[in-house]
Amino acid sequence: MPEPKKGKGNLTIYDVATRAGVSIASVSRVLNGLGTPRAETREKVIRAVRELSFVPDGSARALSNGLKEVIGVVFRRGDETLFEDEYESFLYIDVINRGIEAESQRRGFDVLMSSVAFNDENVLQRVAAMAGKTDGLILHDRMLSAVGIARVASIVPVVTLAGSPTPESMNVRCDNESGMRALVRHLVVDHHYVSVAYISGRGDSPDNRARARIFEAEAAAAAADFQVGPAWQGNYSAAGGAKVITSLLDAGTALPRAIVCASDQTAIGAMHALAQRGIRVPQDVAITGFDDVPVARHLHPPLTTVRQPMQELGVKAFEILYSRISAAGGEPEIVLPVQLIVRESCGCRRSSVPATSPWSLGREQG
Amino acid sequence: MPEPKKGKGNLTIYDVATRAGVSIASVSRVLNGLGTPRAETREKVIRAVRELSFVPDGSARALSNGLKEVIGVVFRRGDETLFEDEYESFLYIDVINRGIEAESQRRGFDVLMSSVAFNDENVLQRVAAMAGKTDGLILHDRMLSAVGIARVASIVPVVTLAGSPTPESMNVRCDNESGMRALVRHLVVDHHYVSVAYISGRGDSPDNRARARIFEAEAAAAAADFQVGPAWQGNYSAAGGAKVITSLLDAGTALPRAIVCASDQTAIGAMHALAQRGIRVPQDVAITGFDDVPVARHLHPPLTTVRQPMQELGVKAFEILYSRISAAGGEPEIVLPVQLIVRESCGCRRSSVPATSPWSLGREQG
DNA sequence: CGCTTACCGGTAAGCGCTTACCGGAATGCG
DNA sequence: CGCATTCCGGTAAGCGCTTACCGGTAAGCG
Repeated sequence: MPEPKKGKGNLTIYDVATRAGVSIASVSRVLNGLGTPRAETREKVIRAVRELSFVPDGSARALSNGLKEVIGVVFRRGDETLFEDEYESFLYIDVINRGIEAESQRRGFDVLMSSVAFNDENVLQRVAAMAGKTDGLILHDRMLSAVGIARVASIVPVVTLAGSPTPESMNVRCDNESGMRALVRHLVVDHHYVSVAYISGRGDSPDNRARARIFEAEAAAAAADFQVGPAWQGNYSAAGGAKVITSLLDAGTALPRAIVCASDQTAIGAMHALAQRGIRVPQDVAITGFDDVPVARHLHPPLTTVRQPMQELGVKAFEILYSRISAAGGEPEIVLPVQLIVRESCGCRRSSVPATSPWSLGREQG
Repeated sequence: MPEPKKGKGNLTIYDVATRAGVSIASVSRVLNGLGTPRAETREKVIRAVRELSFVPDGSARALSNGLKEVIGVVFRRGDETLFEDEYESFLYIDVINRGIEAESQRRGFDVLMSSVAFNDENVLQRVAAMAGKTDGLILHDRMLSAVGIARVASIVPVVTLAGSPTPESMNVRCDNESGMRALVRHLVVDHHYVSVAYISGRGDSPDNRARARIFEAEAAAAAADFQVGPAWQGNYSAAGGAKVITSLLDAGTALPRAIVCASDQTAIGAMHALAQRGIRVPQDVAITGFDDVPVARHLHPPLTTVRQPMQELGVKAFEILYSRISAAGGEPEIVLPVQLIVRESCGCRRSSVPATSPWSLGREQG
């Protein structure tokens, strides 16, 4: 479909060599700072390069030395209706991507970004295409099945986010376990809420499974009533969170005292659904999120959540991918610490410092 | 610095050919759907490809047919301190980039994103490196000088955003003129403000120059007092806008009745500086922005501004770049219409529809 | 002053793919 | 049944670059 096109009059290393009166080998050498070209030779080449404003072709270079200096990042985006708060602000994925980009710059790599629609059927195909254009891939959560990952990983190194390492791929995630543990304890121990529920993320998400598991364990350990199950199945999106609440209410189900959401986005949706029915947060039902996306603090009430070091997640993901690309190294898994961020949606009072000044880039205490 | 690495045991088209018992030409043909390979041959190849999970190497392919199917987007980001409102939401550039990405997907292109720091000295070098890895470049505002653009454009097609076309490059921008005209008229004609000022963007920005020019012309035409000049020199950032206000106030200068800002970000900064000094917006001073970034409506008071079709800007930028890559076509310049968005910072009363429901993706009337 | 050692820098062999070109087999016709 | 016409698919020539290898010249030594 994209009409190929033979390199027209593009200039090549031969043109530079001719102009400088040297061989292409010399040009290549000074371009790469290798060998020991004599100062005079170097001069001639530099001048020719400048005069022609020559830039070596990336693909030829890549083909020749087996390194493209490009990594790919693939994530899903798209077909679910976005709530305004989501639409307008940097979400989980965006913040991570910034971290990836920043770090790859430092190493001279560029980042090929590709979002694939939720409803795209052949994700594998799209990811494979990316694999062909890059030296390594970072896949966000829920991109590929285990076999899919294995296939892609046989082509280029792969780092997954929010999953678990496989024999072929590496993984970077945050410590869901302690985050969820702290959160549930805050609700059932500190606040003495006797009934809690967990609106889950996608069923196939490892992060979600880990969070659900700890939620149940902690709630049970604290002897709190807890609800989980199909009725509480969300999908990480705000729409999903809203739908769970709405369905439950329509079915006449009594809501628990506190609802733990699999993500901040889910919490956003849940809070809106509750508001629509006139249910107050946190007086009637406490709500918590997970991630601490930038908008979380601006919700009404400000969201109590677990902060993931998102940017750091991206940085680490690139780091281990890079070490795998440039050598065989790279730890198979990295787990980053999280932090409980207590705001008001859990029932705590407003923190003494309003911290609403736009100058305050510092964040609340954990 | 990035250690090269010879392709280890990576599989190639030869492996597939061997496995399928055909020649590499046949493999290539079925992979590209060209020629008329016999069904039987096709079958054999397909099977071999699947069994090996072979993916052709992008650089070899690119080198061979002169098309990388990758475009680059370069923008500046970084060293200025971000205000919270900016930090947390999608800004001008981000929204445009989304448009670019969406459109390039449709054409099977991938996007190489690269941000360069504001304080990076050799932007040209970084951009040139990108040029080598791509089929074309989209440069955001203020990336390169005219000669810089000329140099890069001699390597790959270039589309600039918010500038003007050069003999070598194409440009996509919005209709600053009518936007600014409508805005100034709203202030001086509708609101009868007799004194106005313009906090400019970077002096080297074509968008800024166009806005400033129309601002002056319209203010003069309406016989309003207007101020411009060094004291009103901003730089598009919130910090810049705040600084202008603060300096002016510190110098004891009397503020005009209305202040037009070169961008929404500038307005954000200006509004904060005013708030800090206890000056009310819009009662004491009216403020307007330009762009209509997503947060604009959530400021206090909601910002009156000129909406640029940002996503569309990105789409168009890719479109003309693409037409230039695949043929020689491509109009040299595209100008998109803008729309005056009247909210409250100009002194208008709250619109009748609160529209604060998060469900409302629809936007206010123009 | 002749031979060894160094040092440059040129030649050419790929890197993995696409495709022009061409030869062989199969088909159609007289 | 023989020759012309098709149709497939294989061979090989690049695409622009890096780099191993090697030959030539200059420098070092006896």
